[in-house]
Amino acid sequence: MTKGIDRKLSILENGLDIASRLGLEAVTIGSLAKAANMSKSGLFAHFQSKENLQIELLKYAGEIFSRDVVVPALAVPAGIPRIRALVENWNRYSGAMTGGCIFVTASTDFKDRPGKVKDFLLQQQNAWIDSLRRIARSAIEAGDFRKDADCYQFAFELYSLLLGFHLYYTLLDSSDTQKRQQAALEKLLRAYQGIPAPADISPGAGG
Amino acid sequence: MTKGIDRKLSILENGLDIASRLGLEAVTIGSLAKAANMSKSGLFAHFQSKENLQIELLKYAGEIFSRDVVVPALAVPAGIPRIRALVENWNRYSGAMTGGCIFVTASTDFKDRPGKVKDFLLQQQNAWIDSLRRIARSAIEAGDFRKDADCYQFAFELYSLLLGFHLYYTLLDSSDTQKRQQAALEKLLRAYQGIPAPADISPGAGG
DNA sequence: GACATAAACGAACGATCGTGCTATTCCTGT
DNA sequence: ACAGGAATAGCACGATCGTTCGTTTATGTC
Repeated sequence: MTKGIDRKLSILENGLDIASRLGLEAVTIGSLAKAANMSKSGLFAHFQSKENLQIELLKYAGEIFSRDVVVPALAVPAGIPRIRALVENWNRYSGAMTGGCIFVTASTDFKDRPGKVKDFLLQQQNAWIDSLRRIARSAIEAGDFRKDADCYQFAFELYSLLLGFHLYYTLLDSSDTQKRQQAALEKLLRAYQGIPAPADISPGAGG
Repeated sequence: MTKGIDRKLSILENGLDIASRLGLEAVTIGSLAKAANMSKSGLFAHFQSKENLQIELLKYAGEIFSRDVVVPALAVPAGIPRIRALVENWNRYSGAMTGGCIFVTASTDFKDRPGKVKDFLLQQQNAWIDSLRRIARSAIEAGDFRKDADCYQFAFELYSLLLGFHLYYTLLDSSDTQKRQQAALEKLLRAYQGIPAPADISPGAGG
């Protein structure tokens, strides 16, 4: 009984790698079977359809994401430190997979593929964005963000930064991507704190 | 002779739609043939391989992108106005395709598929990012950005914004995405101008 | 050891994939 | 009008796709 579960987990592990690299739609029963050294039908029996396999993959990825990114960030004091931790965690998690964050890949993959998989993914993405919003909210309550900060807006801007990082990192592998992201994050945090950026104080504007 | 070209163009047009929705890898000879009401082999003859078809698709998309996004922006006076025009153009162009910007989709699709297609795409993406950088540079020269502004950093941050917009728009279809992007753009521009953000002045939505 | 249950297999299915090859049809230049 | 080339069709190939079915092999219980 436990053997079946172990097997299933290792299949999912393998599927996660493929999904992060080639996309969730590219996770094929045959390729998974070959990677697991078993027959197509044997593997197929663990899931009842490809659709179900994809959903289970997303579910499994969600658990890892929650465990490695969100939960440890919530253990850090609310406010700027928590936000920094979240970004660090996200970078580490995303960098751990060959093809980067599976949700980013899956999102572009399924944005125009209606069905249960997209529905599930959408729900996860909304939950993630809401996590970002709530973390911003807690930053206000902790006194790190100004009271009138727009938390939805913050979620959008921070997520955008992660997406930019993801593309630069996975496609371009630009060497200073980390630096770029770091700099942008600092500016973002400053903007929501309401403290003018140091550059803004300088005489500014010139030919 | 012109008939062949027309046909080819309409095939590419069709392929662009599929590529923007389902991804560049999902552009299949069979589906294209069905859409064009012709045989697989007849369509195939226009390109010599699927790889070549994909590259021609990217090339065609690049021409449209240049014509509709970059060139008209360069006709606008350098500086902030040009940047605004660029973003507007990008939004219009991206919104015109069912699945949004084909390059965004293709980027996540091919980030881990080595080959000529990826090479070509990479080259296009680098050119695009360099366009962003040069436009920032011209904003410095026009006096709209402060002299010490990091143009590479600006390219990263602006592109991130477009990516955020793309995901929100295509997957989430959040109704106020445009507003979110607009607000973020204004903050971005202000930051590079060196004018302190009216953070402590303007009311926010709270979260 | 008998029996129930779970896990994996092998073979086959219809469909579609990309890609050749050989005709045939269509268009154009002269 | 006719030649020549471009455009398209027809057919087949090996491979792979997701899926079903019946069977075999482990595993665990009494």
